[in-house]
Amino acid sequence: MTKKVSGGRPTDERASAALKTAALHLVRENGYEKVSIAAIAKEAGVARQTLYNRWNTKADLVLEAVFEQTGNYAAQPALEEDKRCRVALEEFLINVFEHLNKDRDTLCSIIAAAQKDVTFNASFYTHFVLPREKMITALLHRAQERGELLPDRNPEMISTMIHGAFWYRLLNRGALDARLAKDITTEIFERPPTSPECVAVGS
Amino acid sequence: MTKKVSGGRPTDERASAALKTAALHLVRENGYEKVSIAAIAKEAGVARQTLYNRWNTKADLVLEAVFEQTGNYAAQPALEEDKRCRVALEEFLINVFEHLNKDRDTLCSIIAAAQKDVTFNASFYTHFVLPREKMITALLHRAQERGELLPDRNPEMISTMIHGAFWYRLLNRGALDARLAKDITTEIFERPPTSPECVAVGS
DNA sequence: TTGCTTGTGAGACTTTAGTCTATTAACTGA
DNA sequence: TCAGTTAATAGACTAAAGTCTCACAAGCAA
Repeated sequence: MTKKVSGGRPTDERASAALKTAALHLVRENGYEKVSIAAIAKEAGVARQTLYNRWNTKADLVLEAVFEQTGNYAAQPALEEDKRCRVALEEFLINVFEHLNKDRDTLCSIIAAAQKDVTFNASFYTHFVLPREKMITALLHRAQERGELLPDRNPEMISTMIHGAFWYRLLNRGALDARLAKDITTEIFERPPTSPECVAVGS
Repeated sequence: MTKKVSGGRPTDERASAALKTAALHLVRENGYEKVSIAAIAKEAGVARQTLYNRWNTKADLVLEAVFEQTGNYAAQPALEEDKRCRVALEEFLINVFEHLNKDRDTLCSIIAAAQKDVTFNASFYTHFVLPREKMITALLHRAQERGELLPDRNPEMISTMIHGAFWYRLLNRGALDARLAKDITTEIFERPPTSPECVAVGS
């Protein structure tokens, strides 16, 4: 896949690395929108065409740079036997929010870029968005198995609502903090077991 | 506020109307990204500067055009006495989704544009996003008053999660249909009253 | 070594957003 | 009627994205 079929000049990996470093540096320094592709190439000491040989857009490059640099971004939530799923979810969300806040503007710009490029949108969703979604869906299924979440609830829908909540906050410049993590978790898990007034309601 | 203080040539309202009509037509015909400001001005038979005199960006113009043309976009949810809030919410969401689907790509582009312009983002949020959010929050408060939603739930958080869910679907190119409306509503309202297994869970 | 293939560097070129300026048009108040 | 004011038009100008071409570099295999 990544291997080249026959001969030819090999791609210079140092150029790729320099471009990613330069992109990350400039974007964090000046903000995504203020950084031109020409400026990234110039700081990397590389021709503009070399950048286009590897990435289609600034968004592709920056996305790769951000997620290479921040590593796993947010690890699989811990699911130790003795930890309640609601605690694991809250910790996971706090962890995610910390990472999101670090490159918040950049991530907003990447989501924006995904709206004008179907290919990039699909790639972004498959490689970045979906894996995180699956982590939370898995956690919710686990919670159902353990009886921490009622069996009639819909883990996929809840996962969509959780992700939606922080995307919505992200894009509308709301706070992404421990409070949000707690409020989301509470809304998902706290009821009905702890609600004493668990009775038929309305007529 | 809108009145001019003294004399001077009055702004040509026909030009504004022509620009909005042209913008809407071209955007729906060719897609937001493919339409240049110059093309809109040309179709409207107006100088480019005239457009810039009224709107800062293409996003400002198109947003105004879309929401002027689609009128109220989604009316306040009906809250008749005899209608359960969960029914009202589902109907409201179906209504919203119908409108969103009509100009879906355009709306995604507008949200994207909001990410690169703080002023536009604030304006978009205040004039368009927030009013819809308040409608749902109000509906949820009403549901609590009527006892259709447990009092310990957090209407603001639920509203964020509902909006988030369809923003997330919208931006990730998922379906916005009656099924989603039903699933969201079910996740919010269906439990715990209708869940027979409403017992303390997990030790 | 020689040809083939692919990457790189440099720069030309097109298109568009956005700014700016000069000229003309339309209206107000004296 | 005339001065003041604001809008409209036309076009120049800059900055950037993206495409393209060409010469050159660096590997491959015969």
